Amino acid sequence: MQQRSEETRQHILVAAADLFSKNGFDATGVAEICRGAGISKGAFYHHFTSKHTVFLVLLNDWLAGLQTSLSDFPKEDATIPASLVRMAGLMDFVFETARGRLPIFLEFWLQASRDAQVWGSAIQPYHEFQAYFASMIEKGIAEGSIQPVDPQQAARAIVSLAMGVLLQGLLDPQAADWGQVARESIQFLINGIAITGKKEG
Amino acid sequence: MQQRSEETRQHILVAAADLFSKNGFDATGVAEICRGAGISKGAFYHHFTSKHTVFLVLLNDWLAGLQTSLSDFPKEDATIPASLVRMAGLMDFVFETARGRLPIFLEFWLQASRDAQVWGSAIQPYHEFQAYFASMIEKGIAEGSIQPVDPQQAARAIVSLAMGVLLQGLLDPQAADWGQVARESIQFLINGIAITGKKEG
Amino acid sequence: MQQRSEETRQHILVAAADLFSKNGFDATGVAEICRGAGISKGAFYHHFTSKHTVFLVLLNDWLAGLQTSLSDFPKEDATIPASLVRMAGLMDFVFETARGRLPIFLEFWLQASRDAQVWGSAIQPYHEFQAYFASMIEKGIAEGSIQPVDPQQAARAIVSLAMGVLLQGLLDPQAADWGQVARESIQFLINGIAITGKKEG
Amino acid sequence: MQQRSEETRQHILVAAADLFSKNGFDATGVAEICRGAGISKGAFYHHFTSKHTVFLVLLNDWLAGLQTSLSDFPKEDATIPASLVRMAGLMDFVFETARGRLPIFLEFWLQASRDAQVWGSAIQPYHEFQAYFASMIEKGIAEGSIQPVDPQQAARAIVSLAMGVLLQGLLDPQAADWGQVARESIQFLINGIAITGKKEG
DNA sequence: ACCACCGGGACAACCCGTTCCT
DNA sequence: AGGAACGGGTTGTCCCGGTGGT
Repeated sequence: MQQRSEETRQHILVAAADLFSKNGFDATGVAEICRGAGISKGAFYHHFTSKHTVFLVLLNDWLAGLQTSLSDFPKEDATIPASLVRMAGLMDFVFETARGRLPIFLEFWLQASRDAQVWGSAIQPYHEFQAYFASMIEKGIAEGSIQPVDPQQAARAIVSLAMGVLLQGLLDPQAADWGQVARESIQFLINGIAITGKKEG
Repeated sequence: MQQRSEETRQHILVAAADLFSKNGFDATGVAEICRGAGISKGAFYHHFTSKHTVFLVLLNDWLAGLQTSLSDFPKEDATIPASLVRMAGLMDFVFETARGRLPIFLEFWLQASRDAQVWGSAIQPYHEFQAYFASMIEKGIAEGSIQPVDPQQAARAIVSLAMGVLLQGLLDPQAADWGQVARESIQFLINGIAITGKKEG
Repeated sequence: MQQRSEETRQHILVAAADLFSKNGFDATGVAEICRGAGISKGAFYHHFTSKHTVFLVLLNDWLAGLQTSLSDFPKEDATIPASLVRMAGLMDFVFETARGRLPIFLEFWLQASRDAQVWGSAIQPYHEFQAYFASMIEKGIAEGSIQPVDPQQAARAIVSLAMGVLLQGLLDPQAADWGQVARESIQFLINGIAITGKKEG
Repeated sequence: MQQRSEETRQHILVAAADLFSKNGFDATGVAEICRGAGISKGAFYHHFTSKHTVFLVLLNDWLAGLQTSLSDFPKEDATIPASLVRMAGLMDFVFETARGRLPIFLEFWLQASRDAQVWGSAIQPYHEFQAYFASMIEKGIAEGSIQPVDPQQAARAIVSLAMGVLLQGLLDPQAADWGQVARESIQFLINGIAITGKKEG
């Protein structure tokens, strides 16, 4: 029965994501995941070839979701700066959906910094984000709404700011409304490169 | 002999920092550290009660160094925005001194997100940084060089940007000169909250 | 396959009993038990949660055997004293079945003196023995074959004598035929509390 | 200074006896003993060549004390049976002086059952006790106060009873006044081999 | 095809008793 | 007498393959 199989697979992924987030990848045993998913070790290794594989699947699922969110984002604003600011709202989405399992991002990054395969999968989206923002900024410069800055550097600033907020929200979730911090911080940054003398938003 | 003892201790710390950076905390065995430090396990456990303790010492040493750098930073600029921009140069210091062992920061953050004790040690400096920046921004508002923004939010933006650059430089060191990215990004951000229409720096 | 599983379990118990007897509980490593049982550590920890658990199972198995022996003991004698004397023959059974692995009793007692759980399991049977003997003595007093002594104290004397013989036979097996010592000693003791002036048996 | 040295030695012995009793020989670390004695490991190994040596010294000290008690015992009774009964009072002495550290006897016995050297030291006194009692019983038979039993067997009965009471008092100190149990039990036993038709005591 | 039990063996951290040097 | 260093050994856990029922 393939539906039951798919359910089991999802149970494993959910349980693994929870445990990886709570206790970390290394500290989480396969037995623990099986207990969490209500299955046996035999079932686990029937669905996944290793614990590491589960991790990669989790990572790719998340990255796929990210790509979808970005490409689904409506492009309807009057000016590029306005559009950039509005995109900061996506951070709210991230914080809400990942509520409680943010630490797994750190696991992703950590493994990416050491495992070439993971690195390839995990780092590529950032390059795409950056290219995306850079092209927006170029457009902004062309339309006269943004100062003639280096688009790559400006795009790096945006991505860095987003990751920094994410990291802080992850380490110290109680300290602030990090979604709001994201929006306001991006606003500041955009103000710094936009052409209008008046504040945006 | 206490000098020899202190030397051994340092050997352990150095070897541990190397290995934690290269392979990660969990993947690094005590035996490996001992081999790296040229000592026996007995000596290791004579100096540290656990592998975790070594980690904490490493963390605290680094944080202490950071605090020192910050408090030693000369305050000689004409205006607050100029001073803030100049402080971005500290990131160069971080990248240079930590060259090759940046991944250990991820380990710090990861453990901080799970271990209350580590969290306490690791998160406090960020609060202090933020408070420090917030007070600078207040002063800037008072002296008329900064717009009347919420100082806390602006400070969070600065800290987030710095951490984001650090994180990116850690994950993708080859992609850019991250020290320069730090300086320029901060410049953009400061432009966004400063009062003068002209760029600083 | 569950038969194979049960066999493995028994192999472990037998090997552990041997080694605990020969070298002691602490001096026996799990690796040694595994070697003795011809299995791996994975198998060991699949069947038992800890070395201590094996010990407890061994203890309980032995105690259960003792209880069975006692309750299976035929009660067919004319008088209580005769019955008591005849029960001393059970000691022969103990010495024979435990031939070569008596020291494990010392381990039992030693652990019982320190571990509350072991103590509970190990001490209860003695209380039951004592209660059993006390009730026999009461009956003997009632039927006029035993002097009006304190049944509890007399029962304690019997149990103590049995344990003392066991202990001596354990420490110095060559010095005497301890089964015989048990029978004759009990005879002496019974003579001391019986009413008939003539020796029993 | 040799007085200080001797004091240190005693501190070690006292601390070791406490810890051996409380936690057992194997579970007690040399470091623990040093902490308990308020000294360093260097000092420990200055006074004793090994942990095992400490154990042997403890054992021999105790055995020497036993021998002294026995040889100091006044022999003033009218008849042998009376004398034997009175000697049971020595058990009170044992229980009182060893209060709280009885489990170390089990350690003694356990090690004796495995280590030939310990065995030699520990078992000899029992042989002497037995010989001593056997000779008393022979005298009793000669003087007509004891039945013509096998003196060796009777002596074994006495020693076994004493050891059994000691063992029980060790395992279950709260269950009874074991000194009293010792006295009454011996009384029963002596009654069983004495010649007078009337009860002793 | 799926799953459960059973087993394998490498290896982790930690601690041990002991020696050596001062 | 002090304390740094040694290195072997401990238990327990890990991830993972077989094998056999459902």
